[in-house]
Amino acid sequence: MTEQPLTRSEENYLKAVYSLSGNTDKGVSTSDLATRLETKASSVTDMVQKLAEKNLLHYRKYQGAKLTPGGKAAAIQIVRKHRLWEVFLHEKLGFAWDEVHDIAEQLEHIKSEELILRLERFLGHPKYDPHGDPIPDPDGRIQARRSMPVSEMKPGMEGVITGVRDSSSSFLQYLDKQQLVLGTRISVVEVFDYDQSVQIETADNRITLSFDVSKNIKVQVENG
Amino acid sequence: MTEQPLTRSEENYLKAVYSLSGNTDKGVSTSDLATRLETKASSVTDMVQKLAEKNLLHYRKYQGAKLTPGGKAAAIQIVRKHRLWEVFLHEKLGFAWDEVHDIAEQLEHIKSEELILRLERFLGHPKYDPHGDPIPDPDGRIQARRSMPVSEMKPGMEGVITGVRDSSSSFLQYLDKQQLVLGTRISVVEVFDYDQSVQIETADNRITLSFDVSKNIKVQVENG
DNA sequence: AGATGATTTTAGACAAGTCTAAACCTGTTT
DNA sequence: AAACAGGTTTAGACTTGTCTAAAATCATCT
Repeated sequence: MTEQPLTRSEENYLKAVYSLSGNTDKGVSTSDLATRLETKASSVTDMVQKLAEKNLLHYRKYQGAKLTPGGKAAAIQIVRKHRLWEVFLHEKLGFAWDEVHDIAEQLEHIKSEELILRLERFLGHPKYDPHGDPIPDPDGRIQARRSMPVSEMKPGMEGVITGVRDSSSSFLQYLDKQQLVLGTRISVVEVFDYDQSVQIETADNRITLSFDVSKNIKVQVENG
Repeated sequence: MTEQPLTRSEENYLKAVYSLSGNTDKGVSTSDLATRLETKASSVTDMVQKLAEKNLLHYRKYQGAKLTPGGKAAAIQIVRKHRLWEVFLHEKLGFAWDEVHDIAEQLEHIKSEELILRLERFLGHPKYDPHGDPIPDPDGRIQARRSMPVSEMKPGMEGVITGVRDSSSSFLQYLDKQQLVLGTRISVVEVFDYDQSVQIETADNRITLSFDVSKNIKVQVENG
């Protein structure tokens, strides 16, 4: 029951289970974890059993893994560190939003509670990371934002881009090229039945987004 | 001959050999390395042989380890990262100078050339870390400072504290209590033959330093 | 229900880095 | 020169996290 220090690998597994769980209450499958962690299913089974021993997740053979409250808390702390470091890299060091992830992936494993508290203060207690994802507070509370993907908006609806569902370099660079950054105000002009693509309007442009792209842009819509 | 990525452990060994070599051209003994790295002599032998295979150091049985040019360059890069992170922790996050070492010990292993270049720029290209040690430039050049320990100063000599030889928490906290920080101007009033203790004068105080303490404070003396 | 195919687990192996215990050098003393 | 004490290396073992290959289980379709 006491707080044991986690290895880098254990932390990565907890984070993966957390992010693959989403809001659901279902177990995460071995193969999904293997894909996410770029490892083999057998390795996942081993590690998941080990983490179950430590009471960080529930595990029954063939049923997948589900975080315990303790495991979830640990995962959220790692997410918190990751996102704070991303803010640092972007705001202070000037990295582009598609460059911050890999380095934050390393920085999130640095062990020091005090470091993160001071970093958070230094950054001015940011609420969101450069991709628009919320930063958990020191106690692990997450303030979610009400937003919907562009693909679900109807013609005439307006809102502000608050985040992305895909943080891959190529997608983020595409958005940069289209001048679609966090905070951009957009309105939906038309949705084409044919291929579900969406025409939107910004202050400067009209742009047509493929269905795939429109699913990956999150917008906070004005409640009129 | 190509640049292979180093493990955390390998980096720590190179750094230890580098720092234990000082200016001498002698090999560093297995047991000195074991003490520094808080490990056993047999482990050191294993690793030192491995690093010799990789041409990062020269090693002959029973003769100790000596860095090759490539090993030295790698060691200096780690030192550079360590000291830049120390500046960040002290200047930007407000950690005391005795608190920065352990966290920098972790941060120094983050892999990203670009990160360090940007961090250096962000910090305003500092020349020295919070303990007064010089920060190597991106090419590994180190600008040493002419300084001497207080223990070698004669009565009447004056200078400015530029560094410490001992970065232990207890020593640094002692200096804080005596209000002896980097940049403090001091002059030597008297050296007591009896126990080699030194009486010094600052703008505000007269303080007597034990021989042990006086050996560990580095001063840049005015050449009159 | 039985067969098929995909997923998952087990078993055994490996590399890295460490350890203990035993064997081995080296330098100095007698 | 022999003996001793220290330091050093070797040999063998352990842990962590990974892998491959084989066995087990689950899901689905006929």
